[in-house]
Amino acid sequence: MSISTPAARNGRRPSVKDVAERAQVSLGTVSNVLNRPDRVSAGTRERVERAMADLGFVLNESARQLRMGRSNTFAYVMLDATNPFFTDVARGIELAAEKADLSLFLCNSDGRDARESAHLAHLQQQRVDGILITPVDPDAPELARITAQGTPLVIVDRANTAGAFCSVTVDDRLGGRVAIEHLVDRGHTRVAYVGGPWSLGQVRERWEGSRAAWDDAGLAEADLIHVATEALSFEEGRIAGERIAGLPRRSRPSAVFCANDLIALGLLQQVVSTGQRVPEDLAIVGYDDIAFAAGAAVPLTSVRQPRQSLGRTAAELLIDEVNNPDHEHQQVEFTPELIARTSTLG
Amino acid sequence: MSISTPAARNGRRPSVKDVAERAQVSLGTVSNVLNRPDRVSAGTRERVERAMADLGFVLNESARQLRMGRSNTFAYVMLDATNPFFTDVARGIELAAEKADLSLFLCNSDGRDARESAHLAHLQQQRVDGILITPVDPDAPELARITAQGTPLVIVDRANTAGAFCSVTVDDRLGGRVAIEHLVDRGHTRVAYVGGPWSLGQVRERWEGSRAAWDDAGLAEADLIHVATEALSFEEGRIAGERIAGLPRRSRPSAVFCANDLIALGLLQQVVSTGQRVPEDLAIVGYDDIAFAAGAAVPLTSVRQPRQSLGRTAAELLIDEVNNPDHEHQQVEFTPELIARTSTLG
DNA sequence: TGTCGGCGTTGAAAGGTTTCACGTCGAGAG
DNA sequence: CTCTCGACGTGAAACCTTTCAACGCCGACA
Repeated sequence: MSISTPAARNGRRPSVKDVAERAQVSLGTVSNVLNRPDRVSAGTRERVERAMADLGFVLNESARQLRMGRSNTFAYVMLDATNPFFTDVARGIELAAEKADLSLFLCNSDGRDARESAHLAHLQQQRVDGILITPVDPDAPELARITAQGTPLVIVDRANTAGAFCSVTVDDRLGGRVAIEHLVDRGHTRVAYVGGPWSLGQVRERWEGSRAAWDDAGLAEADLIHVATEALSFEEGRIAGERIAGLPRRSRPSAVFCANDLIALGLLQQVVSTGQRVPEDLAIVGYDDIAFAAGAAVPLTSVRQPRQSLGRTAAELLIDEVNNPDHEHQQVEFTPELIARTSTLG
Repeated sequence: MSISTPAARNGRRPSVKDVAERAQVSLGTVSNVLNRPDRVSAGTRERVERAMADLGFVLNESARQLRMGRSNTFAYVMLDATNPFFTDVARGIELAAEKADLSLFLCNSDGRDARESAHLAHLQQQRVDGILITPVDPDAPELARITAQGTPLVIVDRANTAGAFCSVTVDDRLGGRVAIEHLVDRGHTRVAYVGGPWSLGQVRERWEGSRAAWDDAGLAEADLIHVATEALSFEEGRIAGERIAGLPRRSRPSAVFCANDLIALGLLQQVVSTGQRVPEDLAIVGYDDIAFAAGAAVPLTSVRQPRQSLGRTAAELLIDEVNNPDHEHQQVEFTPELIARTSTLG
């Protein structure tokens, strides 16, 4: 880099004042060029623009925000940025935000309370115009505090019990139900539900739907077992696979329903690698229908969620909340859909 | 929400001034409580803290930044946020940033020049302390402009031809070479390289490495063919699979080397779903060794890159560039490693 | 010739924080 | 009793932008 670059010359970045000076106009005029170019005569405008280019002027967004009180930025706090489900949701948000001329920052809470809090505090301090979040706990008082302090917040893939926020969800109980009904239809009478941690509402509700469907089918309560995992990850799926393989033959299930596809894929890999056949020895149902589900060792039956629509809708709700003075909170719920593939059909 | 929340009461958020007033102290003292609590007597500190809590005070980061000139924030502009390779890299960055008490914003350029520019401009205006980026084009003059204007920038998974930035890469030519050498060792004499768009350096260099290895093996140039894709995505892999299946029998390759795992997995799925056997009818090598590679329909041979280390190292270089006055640009290069699995071993 | 409207430009105020040179007060030393 | 010093606390300045009331100027019109 040349030593004569503007920033290198004196360590201070050029401000509108510097531009004004060089262009022989007042401060206000530079600002006009930036924000209402039509109010400025062509000659002056040109002079100012030349000065900006010469100096390498970059507008200071902090100062603008301070003055304007808004940032034209949304943020999405993801529960797990390495899970394709959430990156697809994020993409839906990004597209909607882009259309509305908003920037979007992504943050990853990694499923940890502490990291989530840190991100939220930081975003609030940054004065983002609104926050989208898939929270660790949708009823955490912290979320209410944030809206109370003036930052609108929309919950994605969860809902607040009291309906205190806009939220967009997919009916997880129904998702659990259709998965289990499918397995019951296929003749399974002993099934494991694989998922955790229990603190995640998604995990609980899919389980509740499963249990309800199981009861409705008149099957014995004890024959729907729960295999707990520490996280909704590929690796945890593999571990769960080992645990199931280790069960005494009599109590081993003939099918598993996994709380998400990452677990299902990890479990599938473990099962296949030990020479068992899917679905003959063990049928598997996943959840999310991420792109990899169809391409797995055995194409995976999964409960599909409208991932991108989820994100888009959430962003639209947030935009409304920010702009529309008589906005009212809405709880939008999508319907999941079972996609049956080889892992249960054989 | 109760109507009596601080923000609802008058539409303006409480500032240090309001806190000072309520706590009966001066402005400066509030700031001291925030930044040098030890300089404030216990009683005063307590009074100020109580006032903050009562008012629901949230520090205005824009104002602080404006005053301080730095933001304690890094940003990573990803080439494709839905590609697990990049989310793993991002995770490496995040961990290093967290350790250094920096916030990290993720942005997704989605492989598009325009989106990348928009993000960069915005980040520069936000005065982030540094930018990490996997660029569409590492030699774009825009990148040089950004550092010239005072924002340090580190390139991830690419390198600038002129060495004008710190960068962290994995030797893509070598990666291409080991992939092809492996296939040649397995006896393949007609191979397709599947990847695109050509504008991506990763795609070009893996091809160059492949070609060099192919020549070194003394095989006919015409027998290493190139099947172009529009993107490094699962879907494009599926399409490429159809194109290959559509080739006349004589010119069909016995193995493919895909520019990344997403393509390989998409292609694998297409191939398996049409009843062909892998590797007997078609051997497949991928690139990246993402977590899903091992769990695919047929466990995928792939060229492994140290994804998380890549991110961590890049972040460390950037931290040095920001803090160390006599920082010198470095080009760090990691070595890829072939992980052989069923998709080539049978 | 005097008035008026409109256009282009100006300059100061405001927005919330940090910093720093300065007060103030009380205690301990001489 | 005075002086010094440390511990606490103060208030103004600075950071950079946007906004807005006001101003100067010009041509048009009465």
